[in-house]
Amino acid sequence: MGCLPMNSMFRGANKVTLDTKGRLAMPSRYRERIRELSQGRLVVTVDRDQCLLIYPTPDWEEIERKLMQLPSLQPQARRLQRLMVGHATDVELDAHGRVLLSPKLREFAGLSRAGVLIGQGNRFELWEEERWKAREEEWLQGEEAEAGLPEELETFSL
Amino acid sequence: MGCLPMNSMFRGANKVTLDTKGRLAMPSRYRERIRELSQGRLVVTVDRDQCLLIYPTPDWEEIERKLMQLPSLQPQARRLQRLMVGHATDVELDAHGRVLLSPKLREFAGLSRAGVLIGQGNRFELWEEERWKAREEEWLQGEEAEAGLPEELETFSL
DNA sequence: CGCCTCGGTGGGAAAAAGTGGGAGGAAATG
DNA sequence: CATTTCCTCCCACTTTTTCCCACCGAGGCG
Repeated sequence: MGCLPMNSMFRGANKVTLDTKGRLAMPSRYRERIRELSQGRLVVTVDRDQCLLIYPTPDWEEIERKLMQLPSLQPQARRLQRLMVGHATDVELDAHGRVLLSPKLREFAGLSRAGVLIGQGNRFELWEEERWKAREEEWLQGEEAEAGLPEELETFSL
Repeated sequence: MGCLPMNSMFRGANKVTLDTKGRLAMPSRYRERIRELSQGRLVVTVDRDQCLLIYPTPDWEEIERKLMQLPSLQPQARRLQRLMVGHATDVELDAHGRVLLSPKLREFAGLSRAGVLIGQGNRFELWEEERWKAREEEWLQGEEAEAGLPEELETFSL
């Protein structure tokens, strides 16, 4: 697992708005934890399904190491490396807990103003709002899915 | 199982009302137990069938840890992670035993005023009242169900 | 029958967070 | 070398959130 202790995982969904300069205000409840973990330093990169991933820098560095250890000749692995390591951008919380997202990253995720920030354990996912809603509905409809349930999930108990 | 001793499981159905700010008063009979278990800290998240799940924080953290250990590249697992961890929200009992539910969570479960709080072992389920009634009837009718009973249930004895 | 207590409900004020704009400085360009 | 543009840091305003207090109604007890 990551560098993040179990009891300090990121979770929850937050409506966020990017201002005209492309700044994202991290919800205040996460800020203290982020400063503890990485002195406010974060890495933003892209995900296969058109959202952004935001890691505290130490957690990202571990993932990057693992990524780069994957077999370089395998096309799948190279694709992942190019996508994720290639787009990884260092950012830092400003005095008001905001980070500046480059036009490239915003464009990748289709972000203009309204976004949703999703806590996912040791990272966040940032989605354009409409895209997130669409996906959410898709997932909820999707009962077809349970048909071929992977064995890890067969025995899972909530 | 969870962190909850057998003899302190939550059970029973309670009519509850959300006030205009979205606050839910936990029935008083559960409060002391919740404060013992988690100093009043709870995690609220969503369920696939449009209701909310409410766990004492320690119980939730165990589930979350298991969820996030599932393989990240598997679509099924990601879906579950995004839905459940993605919507998980920390809340705390206020001085009057109430918790504040975010607009997002209320919207998800279709909650405005009238709800039903169902004790379910180490967690609660919160349903919009009408939706609960409808489901209850459905289950009682329940023609389709008994047909293909999974083997875990074939041998189950009440 | 009235009083008193407890659980439930609503609202308001102080504090904190979100948002936008602007000034100063660095880098790039003519 | 001067000028312009872009970026970053800082300040001020507005909105939201959080915490606290007061009321209402029902049920139990004297």
